[in-house]
Amino acid sequence: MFLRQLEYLDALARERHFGRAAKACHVSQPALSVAIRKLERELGVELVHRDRHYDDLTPEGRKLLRWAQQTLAGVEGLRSEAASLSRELSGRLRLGVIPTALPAAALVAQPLLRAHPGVDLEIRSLSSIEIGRELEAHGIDAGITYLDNEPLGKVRATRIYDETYALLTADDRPETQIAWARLDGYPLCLLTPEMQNRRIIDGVLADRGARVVARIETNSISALLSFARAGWSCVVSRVWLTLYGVPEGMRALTLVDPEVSHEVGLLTPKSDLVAPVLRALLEALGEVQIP
Amino acid sequence: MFLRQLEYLDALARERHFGRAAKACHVSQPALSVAIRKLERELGVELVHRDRHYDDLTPEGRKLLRWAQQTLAGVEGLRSEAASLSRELSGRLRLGVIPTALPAAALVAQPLLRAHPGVDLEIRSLSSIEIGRELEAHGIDAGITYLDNEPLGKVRATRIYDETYALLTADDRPETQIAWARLDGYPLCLLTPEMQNRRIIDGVLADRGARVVARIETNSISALLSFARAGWSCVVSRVWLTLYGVPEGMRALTLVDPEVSHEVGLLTPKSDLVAPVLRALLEALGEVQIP
DNA sequence: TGCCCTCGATAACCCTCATTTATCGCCCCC
DNA sequence: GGGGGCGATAAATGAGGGTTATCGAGGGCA
Repeated sequence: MFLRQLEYLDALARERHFGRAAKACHVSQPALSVAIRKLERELGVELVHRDRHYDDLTPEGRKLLRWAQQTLAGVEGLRSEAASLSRELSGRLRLGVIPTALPAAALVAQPLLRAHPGVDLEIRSLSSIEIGRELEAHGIDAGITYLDNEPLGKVRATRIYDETYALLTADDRPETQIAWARLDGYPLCLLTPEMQNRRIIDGVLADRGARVVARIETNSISALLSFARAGWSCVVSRVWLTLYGVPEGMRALTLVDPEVSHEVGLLTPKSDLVAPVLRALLEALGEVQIP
Repeated sequence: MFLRQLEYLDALARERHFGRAAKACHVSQPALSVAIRKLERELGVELVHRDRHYDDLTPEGRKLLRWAQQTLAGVEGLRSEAASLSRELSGRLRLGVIPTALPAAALVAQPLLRAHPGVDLEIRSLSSIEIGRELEAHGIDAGITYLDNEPLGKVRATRIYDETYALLTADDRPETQIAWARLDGYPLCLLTPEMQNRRIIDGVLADRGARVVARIETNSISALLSFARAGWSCVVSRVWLTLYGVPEGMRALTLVDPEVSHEVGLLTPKSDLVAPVLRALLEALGEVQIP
């Protein structure tokens, strides 16, 4: 058995296409096809359903894929550990981040990047479910998401900051804060309902008996912030404001009664062996201070 | 990088000798030497200290060895998972057991072996510290030891039975139990002091202010039991008696005041991926009933 | 229905590279 | 000082993974 074969299997599962998988592995299509077939022969298990085209992994293939990924993660760890031992720390840190926390990604990564010029970063916007999935499949090294109801079984959680909420508005009020209940029937620009940040907001408002009027909905933070700049009222996370500031002519009112806060943090694989980049990230995390 | 190279490194660390390591891998000595050297070249790290003979792994080598072992464990998991998917469950289960629990090993393994004729078993008598070490190094699949003060961080613990204690004696007493304090100054046959079972006994006796007189000490359960058969008084674990019975002409008195009991259980690596033999063992464990 | 295009399998050749055998150099120990 | 153990080196070899070229089967479309 070759490590290459495991990489091929992983790529095939990812690309769902022999040709693309081969390209991703920088080999010819026959090379990959033959290698997969030999792997099947050696293991005595059919890995891939093919009815002339790629169909899907077999159930056995999916089970074995997880072992293959575990193995490849070991190799990857070996390689990067070796690299960090001989030269200065380098490599690519793949980070999955829920959209709400994306604006904070730079804050989190900044100390790491400053301390280790050789380290590259890859930020992928993912849902919290996808983050869990990708962590298992070793598609990302770590995830940033809400910690509230994490199973905590397979992953280690490190708190980064508490997400709190403010109302961005052009209204000319004298107060610096506003009760959630006052948003009843107020036309807002919000994230789309499938996003957790939105569900949190909806939850609080429902709890206070307030009707939600989402005049504008978007699944993009950037879009939301651009509407804010255009004068639309939004319920936003505090971190966004510390990063982008409050738009001209608008005010940020702290939302109270209740003062909602949700922990956002780093999810890392729970393993006794921690890859060097991850170690560095966790160390650097100590310096991060987000209000 | 080849899986073979990682196996070579693992073997070398185990055998501490190029020639023996090569033999263990069923290859010639130059093959292994060259492979290790290439691995060092590829990783840019010196793995082995050699002053003409094999000396030791370098500190870097030891760090990387752990990754290599993790990787190889993944491959092993892949292989056995594949085997169990296509044919009936087979493979070798390597079990580390503290001496005290060795007599119970058969009880634990019996249901597994009955359910899966293809499964082989390897029982190694190890100290609890060695069990921890070997689990990390993937030298064993699971361990049986005291659960009492396990860190519980890196391993999963499954209770098997509670170890309780009795006095084997030829004395012709009418009672069926005896207080620990009564053993003060009593000549006994006991395990050697470095063994945990003995330390437990010593602890209880010291707590009750009783002097321990170990006329005979041994680090072997078999030897201890043979002295018991010869009429010597011993403090023994209850499981031993249920297995071997009470020797002719002797009686087993339950040790009370206090009634000491210590959990003995299975330690398995804490990972989301569980090898098939281990899964089977854990399932079979449900049927085990040890008084 | 027939053409074409896509996708994966097969075939034949190549060429890298791990492995083997043979041998050397070094050190330790008698 | 010689023998033996240990690991490195050299040369020969062959197994096997990689490549290009080609085929065959569907599916879509006119």
